[in-house]
Parts: sequence; C-alpha cells; structure tokens
Amino acid sequence: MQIMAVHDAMDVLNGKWRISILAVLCYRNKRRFSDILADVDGISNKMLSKELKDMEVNQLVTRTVLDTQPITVQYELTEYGQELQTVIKNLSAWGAKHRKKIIGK
Amino acid sequence: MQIMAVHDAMDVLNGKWRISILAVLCYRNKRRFSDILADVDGISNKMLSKELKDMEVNQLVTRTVLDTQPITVQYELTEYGQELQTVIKNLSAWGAKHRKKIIGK
DNA sequence: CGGCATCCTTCTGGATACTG
DNA sequence: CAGTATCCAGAAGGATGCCG
Repeated sequence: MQIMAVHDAMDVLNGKWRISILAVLCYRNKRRFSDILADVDGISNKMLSKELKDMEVNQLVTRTVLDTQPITVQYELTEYGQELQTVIKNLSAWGAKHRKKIIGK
Repeated sequence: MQIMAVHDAMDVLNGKWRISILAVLCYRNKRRFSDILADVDGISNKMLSKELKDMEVNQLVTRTVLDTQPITVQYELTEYGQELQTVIKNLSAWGAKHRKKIIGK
C-alpha cells in the first residue's frame, strides 16, 4: 500500500544530502563535481562522492567524464531521476513556506 | 533560492522514520501510538516517541490524550502538517514506481 | 497503553592528507 | 579536478526494563 511506497522511496532518498544534491541537479541541470560541492552548503567531498556513487547505482544520475584539462566530471539527472522533479518542487515550495514560518519573515 | 528551501524542508523531515510516520497519519488520519507503532514497519517505541515529540514541537502533528481505560494517545496531522500531503502523495507515487523497477515484477 | 531511562552497538560524516 | 583513504567523534538507534 501507499505507506510502504513512501518507505521504499525514502530508502533511496534518505540521508542528510541526497535530496539537496538532487535539487541542485534538478534546478541547475548538468553540473560538475566541484560545482555541486559549492552548491550544496556544508557537504564534504567525501560525502558528495559517496552519495553520487550511490545514486548512480540507483540510476538517478549519470556520470560523464569530460575530456578537458584537467579532467572534469559532469553529473545530471537520468530520465528516471527527473521523475522526482515533482517531489522536489513540492518540497521546495513547502520548505520556503516553512522557512517563513520558523524564521518569521 | 529553491535549493535552500529544499534543504530547509529536509531539516524538518529528515531521519529514517519521519516521513513514514507522516505518511501513516496522512493516509490513516487519527491514529493511536500503538497503531502507528504497528503501521510503521520496524520502528521501535523509543524512536516513535522521540520523532512524534519532535514533530509536535515543529507543529506538524498534535497529541491528544484520550480519557480511556487504560489511557490512549491519539496523533493527527495539524493543518500545517497537512500541507505536506502533496509531497507525501508524490513520494508515494514515485516509490511505487521505483519498487516495480527494482523488484522487477 | 504510552513513554522514559539505560546500555551498548552501529552508522554517519567531518578533517585531513594523498593520488592520477 | 575528482576522487580515495584513514582516522575518529558523535549521533542514531536497537534491546530491554520500568513506571504511572
């Protein structure tokens, strides 16, 4: 039933950083490792690397090595990962509302 | 911007159990402590108690002590918490899709 | 029944340094 | 630049027992 479905979704999305990383890729499209590192406030390269690898395995993002000097690596949402855009946008809308409520204005 | 909003939302929703608990209250409405304990697969009473308390502080759920014998306690989403229904339903839809993809079937 | 306290293990994730 | 490796502190969270 639906409760289990939510649980299944969270299996893939849980963790301190996952959804933030997805949000970056959702709103900014193609993005290099160091860009994401800068976009996601507070994440360490170790965590970013780990989370991206996990999400690649789960087929939410693709990893592309670009033949630049020095090498850069680009990440983007897969078509499948893009199916999460609705979720992310809802979350973003709610988060903005919540921020106002908590911080006051 | 939106990425920060997503981060803010996750501040409140993060953790292994939060969203599952919210999903229960979202789909089942009023629910007693022991019911939720049964609905959320694998959670311990310690965790449930802690998470519910946190969410009460964050004004996502209300706690009502019922004058039964023995005492029972009922939880339900606040109006504010209900604003998360969209998110939860999207998550549920995606989770169901994801489950099919992973488990095959 | 709901929930707190204690104990104890596992997991998370930060800091730092190193490599191709 | 994009990682990987190591070390380690602290948080998460399970098991169990107790209490009103």
